[in-house]
This record gives sequence, C-alpha cells and structure tokens, in this order.
Amino acid sequence: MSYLDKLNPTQRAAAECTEGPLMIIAGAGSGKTRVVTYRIAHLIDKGVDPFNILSLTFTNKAAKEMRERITAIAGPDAKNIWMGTFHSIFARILRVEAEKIGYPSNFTIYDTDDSKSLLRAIIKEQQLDDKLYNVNFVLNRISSAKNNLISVAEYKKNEQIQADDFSAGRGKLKDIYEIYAQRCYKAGAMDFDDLLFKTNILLKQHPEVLHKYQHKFKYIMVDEYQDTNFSQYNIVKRLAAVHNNICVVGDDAQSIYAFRGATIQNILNFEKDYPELNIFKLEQNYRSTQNIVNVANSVIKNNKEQLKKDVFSENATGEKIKVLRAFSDNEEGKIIAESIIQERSVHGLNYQDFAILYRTNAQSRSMEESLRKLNIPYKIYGGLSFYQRKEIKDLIGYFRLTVNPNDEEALKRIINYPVRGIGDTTLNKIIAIAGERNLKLWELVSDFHLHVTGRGVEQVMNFATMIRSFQAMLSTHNAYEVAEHIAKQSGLLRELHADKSIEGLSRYENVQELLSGIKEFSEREDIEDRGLGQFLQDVALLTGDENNKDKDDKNTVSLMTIHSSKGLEFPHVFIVGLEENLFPSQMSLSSRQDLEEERRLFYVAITRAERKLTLSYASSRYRWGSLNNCEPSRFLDEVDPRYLDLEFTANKQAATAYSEERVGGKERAEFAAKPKIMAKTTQMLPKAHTPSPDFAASDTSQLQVGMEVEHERFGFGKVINLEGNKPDIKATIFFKELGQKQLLLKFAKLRIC
DNA sequence: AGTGATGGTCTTTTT
DNA sequence: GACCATCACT
Repeated sequence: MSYLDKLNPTQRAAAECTEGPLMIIAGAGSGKTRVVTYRIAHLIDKGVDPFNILSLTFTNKAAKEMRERITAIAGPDAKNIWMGTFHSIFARILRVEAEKIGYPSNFTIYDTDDSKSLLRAIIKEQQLDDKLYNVNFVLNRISSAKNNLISVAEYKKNEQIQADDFSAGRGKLKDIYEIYAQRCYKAGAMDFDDLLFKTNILLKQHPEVLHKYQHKFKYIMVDEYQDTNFSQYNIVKRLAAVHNNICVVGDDAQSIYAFRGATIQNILNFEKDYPELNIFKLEQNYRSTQNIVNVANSVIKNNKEQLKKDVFSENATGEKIKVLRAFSDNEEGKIIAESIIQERSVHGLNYQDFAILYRTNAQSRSMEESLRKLNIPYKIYGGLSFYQRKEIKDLIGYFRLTVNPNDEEALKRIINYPVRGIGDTTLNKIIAIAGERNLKLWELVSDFHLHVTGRGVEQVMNFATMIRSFQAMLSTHNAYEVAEHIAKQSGLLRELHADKSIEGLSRYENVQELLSGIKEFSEREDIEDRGLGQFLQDVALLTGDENNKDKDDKNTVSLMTIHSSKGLEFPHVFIVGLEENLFPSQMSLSSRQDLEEERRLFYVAITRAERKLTLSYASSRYRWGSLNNCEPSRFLDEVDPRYLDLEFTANKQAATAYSEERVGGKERAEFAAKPKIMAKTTQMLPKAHTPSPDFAASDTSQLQVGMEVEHERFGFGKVINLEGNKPDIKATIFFKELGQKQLLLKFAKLRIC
C-alpha cells in the first residue's frame, strides 16, 4: 500500500473512493494522472479483476501512458484492463457485435478524408452547389447530428433543424445525410462518429448486449470528462447503470473540444444523474512554478463560465514569464531557436526539455526551418501522420478492399492506380449502376460482365480477379504474406520504384516501412489473429507516432499544437504566434463561447510549463501566401504584468534594432491602439539579402575582430567582437542593413570577404 | 483514357 | 504558398 502514501490527503481520499459514483475535478498539474493510476492500481490490489475495469481516454497517447504507469505499479496484470480511447474501445466491441446491427464484423472505418470524399461525390451526384454545400460544413453538420444522437429520421422530423437548414438555403442537408448514411452502410463502413453513434444504437436496441457489457465493466473510469460529447456521455451512463461504479475526472478550465461536440453540460448532468455523488477537488498544482500558475489564473479568470476553483502552487516562485516580439514568422522561429541554444547551455538543459506550442499546424513550418538551420533536433507531433501519406493510403486501400470489397472509398482510390484503363467514365458507371440496381459494389464489380457490356468490362473483370486472388490468401496467410503479395501483384511497388525522384524514393521507402511494420505485427506472439484484417483494425484508429519506436531520437525539441499538448508537461515551454486572428483564432471571435474556449486553450498551453514559460508573437506573418500584419493577441493583455519579465533582452539586438516596443505595463495598453505604427514598423522589414553567387561558408576558426564577412541572410557586416571558448565562440557582427547581431560561430554560415 | 495546366480554397483544433 | 479539383488537350 506504500504507493498511496505518495498522495496528499485529498488525492488519497479520491484514490481510495472506489465504490459508487465519483467525480474528480482536477486542476492543471494537480496530479490527476497519479490519482487515477493509483486508484486503478488500488482496485487491482483489492482483488478486482482487470478484465472488469474499463478506462476511457481521449488520445491513444494518454491511454498508452496510463497503461505504462499502472503496469509500473500494479504489474503485468494491468495489460488486461480495457483501456483505450472511446473510439478504439467501442470499435473493438462493435467488431464483435456488428452483425446485430447489420454490419459485417470486418467493417471499414472511414477516416475524415474518406468521409469528405464520399460527401463530395454525393453533393455532385445530387447536382448541388458545392459552395453552399461546402464539404467541411456538411460533414460538420452530420457529425454534430450524430454526436447528439440524432438519426436521419430524427433529423428530418426535427422542426428546429429543418427550419434552420431551410432558412439557410440548405434544405437538402437532410437528403445528403440520408444518402451518406446509406452509402456508408452499403459500403460496410463507419466513420469516426458512427463508432459512438452505432454503439449507442447497439446498446439501446439489444438489451442482452447492454446487459453483457454492464456486467463486464464493473468499474468504469473516464478521463478528460469535460471533453465528452452527448453520444459518449450516453454510452457511459448506460454501461454504468448496473454497478454505478463510475469515476469521471476532468477540469472544466481545460475543455477545448467543444468544436467537436463536447459539452460542459456533461459535468453538470453528472451531478444530477448521481445524487449520492462523491466530489473531490484537486487544487494544488505540483507541476509549475508559482509565477506560471499565477499567470494561468490571471488569464482564465476572464472567463465567465467556469466552476469555482482555486489552483495554487507551493513550488518556487520561479522566473518571470518572457514575452518575445519578432518581426516576422521566420524571425520568430529564429529567436526561439536561438533562445533554445542559449537556455540549453546556460541552464544545462536537454533538447527534450523544450516544447514549442502553436495554435495551428501550419505554424510548424517556420519553426522547423529555424531549428534546422541551427541543427537543433526536433520532432513534430500530430500533423500529417505516416498513415495519411498518399502512398500509404494507396496500399492500405488495397488492403481495405481485400478485406471488405464493398468499401467504396477504397475502391475509388485504387481501381485505377496504378493505371489499368479504368477511368472516370467507367468508375462513375460502376457507382451509378450499383446505386440504381441497389447492388453492393462488390456484387456488381465481381460480376461486371453480367451487368454491363462495352468498354472497360475486361479491365474491371481483371481487377476483380486480382482482388479475389488477394482475398483467397486471407484465411491461409498472415498479414505480412498477404500484404507483400498485394504490394507486388498490384503493381504499386513497381510503380513507386520506377519513380527515381527524391520524393519518389521516399515514397518507396515509406511503403517498405509499412511492410516491415506489418511483418513485425505478423511475428507478434502475444496475439492470436495475425491476419491482415486484424492489422487493419489496429491501424485504423492510430493517429500519429504511437508506434514510433525510435529510441535514438528521444532527445529532441517537441513541436505540436496546443490541442495535442494536453496532458503533457515540459520544463520550458514556448507558446508562439500570440496574435489576434491567429490565437485567438479568427473563427472564434464571433461568440463569447468560442472565445472562452480559445482562452481555455491558452490556459492549457500555459499550464504545460514546469519551470519556464516564454510567449512570443510576430508583427507580420505569411498567411495564404502573402504577408499580413498582425496585432498582438488580446490574451497578452490579460496576463497580469506582475509576472512578466519586461527587461528580457535575449533578443536585444533584434528588439532594439527593429523596434522599441515591449509588452507589459503601460506600454501594453497602447498596443491595440497603435496598429498604424506597427504597420509602419513592418515596412522597415529588411529586404532579404541575396547572397553573392559564389556564396560558400568559410572556415571561421581564424576569424578576427575587424574582418568583413557576408551572411547568407543578413548580408555584409563587420566583426566587432569575439567572445567565449572554442566550440561556443560568439561573434558580435555589425551588419550594414540590420545593425548589430550576435551569432554563434559553430552555427552561423559566414563567408569571409 | 491519360496528362498537364489552371484556378480556387484553404488554416482551427482530433478521433 | 500548397494542395486539390476541374478542364482542355493529346
């Protein structure tokens, strides 16, 4: 029991409260994960069978981490806990129960791209205006219907919805929803929202199934409860209805997924649903310095909608929060990169101690470039994952079609890739006829000659024969054998191999990497089913680099969106791009709810930091391919200036050369009022220097004060000082165009003139 | 049927 | 600026 002693009294009380409904309101950094893992370990200690524990999280990362931590305390038994994301757990259950709701157990999971592609096709077939019926908008609308458990029939019946759609001139939305649902059904496919929506249907229509899982999951735990939507809330409520051992953990201040249907209502409902509820509030922050916690509090108090909470820290006061101003997005990257180098050497930190957080994925680019220039190892989390690459999706498309030949999106993707003479005309014919005669795709394709005559028949028949030959291997061969066979026989590997461009080479390598991943899967001893179908199931809900096992590149700076940083912590955090219309996002400015969500997002970002926090913004930034002027974010004004470091000068050269303005104190208030001055400042942006045609970095080991040098970007300048010892010699150079700058010789590319 | 050029959209965040 | 969808041409 010694591990329970590591908890403070409130934490411990929460961990020991194992029976009945329980809600833990856990402020940022308050040891939530610790309480939750100890609580589960405690359950196992008390003799609860891990198979009877269901633990739901939001990201695969969180699930994986929790499993590791519980294993560390409770031992290998922990692997039997039902632990995972909502989507993966219920996909797993749906596989088993699929037939009961009319789906094949090998149903495909459509990702967002598949959903959009199908919607695009439907909108086109229905001859609707694709501007009015913008795919993203339509998908969003359908998605929120499903997340609120509104079926097609209910959507049509609901007067409010119909009135809204009709007055917006989008009266056909109900039809699109209907066709979309039918097409998914015919294709044996579920989209992300269906995994939850259909689970609800399953549990509602099949009491015996509900009963089974109610008794299976004697203890249920939900992490990040503030991010659940109605659909998820309902599943949990149903499952917990027998044993009532339900524990939810959350923090309303960190609710950042309202855009996906999450609702704070679920926390409020929870109190109503379980009157005998136990509530614990964890308010002491163990993660961050007092300054960081105070800054976070000063920001979040601007939100009106929140539960009362008093987060405090008893850690050291810590350094004040630095605010950096850059000229452009590129300059911002450069300043951050330089400050990482500096911080690292001054404080003896590792690269992995730093994280750069941004609002949008697009911002990663300028950061990446700057880090690369200074040879700083970094890793981007999120963004385009391995499984979203075209070549990977192509090959997986073959796998999908082999396992589920009715998968319309997979068929469209690969029927003519590599090129085999089945063009758009034939493809459209296939889809149209399948629709008209109400045939499943594969029923039509596999007997194409019985339904269609004329051009393309032979090609389609050959294609069908090929797919059939792949299918024949499924029951007799493991995933790798089938996959390799498909990669070769489909011609895909040959096609990629023929492309000798650099990108082509990397595509080929990616496919090889996928194949070796499958090989590894096929050699696993801890699972029974090593078939391709099983592999697909495992892979469908992977989003990122959970399976990235490279251990040698652990010591890297982390780059990610604030959303994906939730739950993580880093000694030194940079939050970049604090500009109006970027953070807060332009889309959020129209309603207070949206703006408050942005503020919570900022709160999440701040509270990732353990010891040091740096904020930055640029006064101009490339967006949509052109240079835009930016104003500092309103969030900067909300930060209590007492916790800001106004004298910070790591970027003194740039700051003084470019601008006298600083954030903080009285000057802050003037920011909003002075956009014109800033626009003027922006015009002073130095022209990018065009290096001499023969530019090549010289060996700078013999560099002397007084020498004339050329820098790739800064242009010509004169060395006015050298300081520091060998590998870390710092040169002060006066550039004609830019003024004085300090550069680390081992990184700077200089040509001695 | 297949290829290359053009033009419009996109940037909110994730399963 | 990048990606995509559509169109015109071969």
